Amino acid sequence: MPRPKTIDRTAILQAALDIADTGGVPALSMQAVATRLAVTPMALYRHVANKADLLDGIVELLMAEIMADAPAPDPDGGRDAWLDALIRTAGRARAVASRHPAAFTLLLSRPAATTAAREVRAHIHGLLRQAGVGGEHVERLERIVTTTVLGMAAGQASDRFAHHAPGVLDEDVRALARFVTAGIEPFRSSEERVSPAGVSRAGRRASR
Amino acid sequence: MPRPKTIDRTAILQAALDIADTGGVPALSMQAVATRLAVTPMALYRHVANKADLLDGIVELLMAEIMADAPAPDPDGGRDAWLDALIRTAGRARAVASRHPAAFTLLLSRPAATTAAREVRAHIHGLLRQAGVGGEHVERLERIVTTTVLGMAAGQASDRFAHHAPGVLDEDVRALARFVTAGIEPFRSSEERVSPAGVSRAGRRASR
DNA sequence: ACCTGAACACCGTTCAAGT
DNA sequence: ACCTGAACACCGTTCAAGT
Repeated sequence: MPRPKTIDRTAILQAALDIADTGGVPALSMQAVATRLAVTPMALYRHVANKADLLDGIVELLMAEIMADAPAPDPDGGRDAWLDALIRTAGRARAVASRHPAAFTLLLSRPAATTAAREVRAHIHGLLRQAGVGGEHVERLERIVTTTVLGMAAGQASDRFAHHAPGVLDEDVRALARFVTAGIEPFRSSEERVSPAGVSRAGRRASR
Repeated sequence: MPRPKTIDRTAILQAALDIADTGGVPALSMQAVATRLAVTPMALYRHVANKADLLDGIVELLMAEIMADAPAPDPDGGRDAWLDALIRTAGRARAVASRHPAAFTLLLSRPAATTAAREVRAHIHGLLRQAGVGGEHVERLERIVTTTVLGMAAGQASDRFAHHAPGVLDEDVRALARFVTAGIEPFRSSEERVSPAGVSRAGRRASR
């Protein structure tokens, strides 16, 4: 007679994320997760392969949270639509990082081969293409931009920049937008690819 | 009668780095370090406060390795001296990352309050000032540039970008130089601050 | 099918003891 | 001053057993 299922993978990942949020990554043990779910540690192994798999699952959760409510790229959204979307995506990453500061560092230390991670990449690819970035540079630039944005979000949320006041970090965000916008510039083709009517260069707004 | 000292802090840190290089961060335990030094785990505690202190010591070692042989900023080195120096520093960071791929991820997850870390920051500050970056933006831009350069070096050395061929990564390095150079541009004052004779904008070379 | 209990080989860290 | 031995409370993971 089959037992009723008492836990599942998402419950495990959610509990693990909660533990990391409260006690930091060092507190994140299989036993701690099991205790929080009122279950034996060994019960977890039916739903996650091992601890590495559990950590990858957390990364997946965070990636999905970054993409949550992200509007699909809007080709008719005006000349600078891609820039607005990019800045909003960076803002969501920062929000997720401040909700889960400890777990967020996992994003930069583990390979991003999961579905949600691929979605984030595809999202950025689309925005860069909208900005007129040449096809041979889209993936390359995505790696650079993603690293910068996630790295800054992680640094701000963790202890790495901890000695700074909140106002300093807000100013950092504005500077980051200018930096990324200007950094992309040399990779854009001179004619606008998205809005055929556009004549002036896009991207100036956030850089000043 | 005092015993002869058999180990010291640097020996411990070096052994720890070796272990991380061979077996990854998970293999890095106090017991493994002790065994490699032919000593009891408890002997380590006279030289490092605890495991967190040991990890911070490794970060210190890596930072020092990045700064090793870095020439002092040369104010008379021509208009683009700062850019050459910045690119070479990034190159050294990348070399250290490929020598110590596993340990390198620690650089981005731990606060950088040690001496060597401060030296790296001061080095970058000097280069940015040479580039004509306004004083109110120097520290901010250092955080952004350092995050980008270290993050890319870590990503290339770890599993995060592992699915790419070496040639792709070489091309990434060139794109990174263009990106950073262009990203800094809006923060530079229009008149050159370092070479009074200079008239044309510096930094164009690497961005094209 | 899903969870438990007992067991194994490890962890980081303490304390008192040896030289 | 520096290292050891024994001990404690934890780890991740296995295997066979229960329902």
